[in-house]
Amino acid sequence: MAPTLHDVARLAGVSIKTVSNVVNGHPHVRPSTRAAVERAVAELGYTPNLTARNLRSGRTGAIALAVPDLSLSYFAELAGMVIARAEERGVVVLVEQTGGERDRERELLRSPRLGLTDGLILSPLGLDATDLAARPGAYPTVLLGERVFDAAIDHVTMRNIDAAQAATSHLLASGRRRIAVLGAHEDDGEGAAGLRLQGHRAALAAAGVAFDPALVVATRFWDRSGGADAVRDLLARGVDVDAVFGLNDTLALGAIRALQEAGRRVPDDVAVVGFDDLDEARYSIPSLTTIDPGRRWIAQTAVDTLLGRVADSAPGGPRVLAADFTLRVRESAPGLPRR
Amino acid sequence: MAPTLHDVARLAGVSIKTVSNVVNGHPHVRPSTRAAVERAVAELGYTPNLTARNLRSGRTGAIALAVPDLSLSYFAELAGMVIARAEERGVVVLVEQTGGERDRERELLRSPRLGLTDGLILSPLGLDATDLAARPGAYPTVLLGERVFDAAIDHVTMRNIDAAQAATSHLLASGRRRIAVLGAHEDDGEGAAGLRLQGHRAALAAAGVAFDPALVVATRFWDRSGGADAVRDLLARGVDVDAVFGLNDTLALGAIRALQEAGRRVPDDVAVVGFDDLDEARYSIPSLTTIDPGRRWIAQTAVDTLLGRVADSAPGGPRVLAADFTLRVRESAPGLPRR
DNA sequence: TTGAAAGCGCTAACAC
DNA sequence: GTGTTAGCGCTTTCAA
Repeated sequence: MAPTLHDVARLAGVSIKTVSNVVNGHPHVRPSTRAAVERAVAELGYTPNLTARNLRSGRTGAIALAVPDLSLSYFAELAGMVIARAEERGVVVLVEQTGGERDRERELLRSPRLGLTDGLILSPLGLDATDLAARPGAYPTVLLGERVFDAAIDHVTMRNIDAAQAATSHLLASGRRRIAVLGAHEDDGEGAAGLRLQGHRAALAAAGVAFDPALVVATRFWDRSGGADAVRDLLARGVDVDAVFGLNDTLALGAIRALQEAGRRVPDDVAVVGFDDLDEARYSIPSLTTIDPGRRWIAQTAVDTLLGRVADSAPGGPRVLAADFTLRVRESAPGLPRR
Repeated sequence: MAPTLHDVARLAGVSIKTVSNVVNGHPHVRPSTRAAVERAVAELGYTPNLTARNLRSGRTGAIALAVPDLSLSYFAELAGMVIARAEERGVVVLVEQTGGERDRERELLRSPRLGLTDGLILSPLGLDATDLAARPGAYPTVLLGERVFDAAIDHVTMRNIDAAQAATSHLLASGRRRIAVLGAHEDDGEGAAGLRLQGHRAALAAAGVAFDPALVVATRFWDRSGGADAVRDLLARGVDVDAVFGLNDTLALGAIRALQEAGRRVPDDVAVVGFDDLDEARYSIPSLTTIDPGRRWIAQTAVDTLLGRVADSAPGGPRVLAADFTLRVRESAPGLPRR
């Protein structure tokens, strides 16, 4: 059995209150007493029981992070940054995977498991505003990523429309006109896909280039095989293409793969841009021109915002915080017009 | 204030014991009583306080997973699999990042935070057997990955030596003789690097090919830039090379990148094999020949082994469990001799 | 089948 | 400065 405050108190010949004071670094303890207690702590190898402390204090010192899937690099890198920030702030992170499924996201919101944590950072894919409105009580929650709900909840988001517009404008500026878009979903007006597509169309409109629906390809998942399949589909349909905008980096990387298989040179024949600025975007061949959506800022801001709510030190209505983005120009879509 | 058992009991007109019985699905409750309690639970939106339950039961229903860094794809994919398996087994996972630093790994082993979880799955990089021997008490712990210590702890490992030998043998079979090895460390006899290098040398010896130390390159990290830098270093030194064995996939992918920058064709001029079988190994250009070390099995076995210890349903001495590996032959090092 | 009550280990009023 | 004590919300003997 692990030693308790009582054991330490008995050994040190003091009361448990005194031990508690020492353990918690309270100032008003006589040095000699403190020393005696510390000796007893060391001798017994005493470690506070955090569960008991949590029950008493109503805090757990842990937060939950729910993402679709850690095997997706975007979420893995995001999770790493959230955990790093949480560590700096002295809290630990419980990671859940939702698979991006609405049911599991919804279930999560009403799970008693949340009682194990002080708050939740949720990166939703399937959820809608109704689900969020129905969520119990005032459990501190921060929503992450692209979607913006009407629901009265803190959001930390990115500037999808503007960033996508910048990506497409970059392609247009280098002389591309037949730009395929990979990863659209049916009627996804509010999701990342819808917003980015919107930015894409805005760029086309600004440049006076007509939008051709035949260039928009839906994919089941936003992964490499989705991007590769989408390109194969386009080529099989004989669609004329001189650029590809993957709505995320893995789609774009899969696209590069399929283009090269088909004998198209990147960027000479087809330029490719992505969205996310994954670590591997710097090392792919060719390296990937992409949007850095400000992920580190998003991770840090999400943690800080959540902890502010937990501590109730950040009162006020729900906030929407949007990260700044950056276009990272690399080989797959250089800045110059094509030769 | 969240409703408690007492609130529910009062509303339903029963004792808290009865409510507890209902909530925990105990069989001996009269149906009418059960119904009354369930009505009260629903009306109040009662949710059990897990912290209190944990204090009482001494279990938390959570395990900790400590990996070096989630931005490394290998650990991200591993973490995803561990979380998925834990979910199947009804426990949640608290994820920590150690940065692979010995101090943080050591600190973790004696952290009171562990009290928040029932057990730990640790993927150590810096730790040695001394640190493990010094770890407090009988906290259930499973060690993951490549290293095997003398310490009396459960290990779930991979067959590093045999797998590396298979990788190098594959290169030798296709006629390569000047095989560079990327990612070695100084005197790392026990770590993954040391074991894999050992397998590599065994393959060379079996084929009667002399081992040339000039072909072994150390890297600071096992990441893409490490692999790219190592190759640039080799080429700058004018070392003659017809194949590269990256001791993990990211090293190999970085190597491919640097080789192509230098105008070397892969696999025609230089064949490349990796180790890990990351998701992206299937989609790189060229796709990467690599070792699948059995990661899914490792993740599942680690969780199952740990939970067995937690439940004490798996008594007996420490076990070492090694996954089966598979060589995945892809474009970067095809099976045929070079043309 | 249900109720009463003890206590998991800790914190924090409140006394002295 | 230090001790006493009452819970935090739950599970679980032990009785009834």
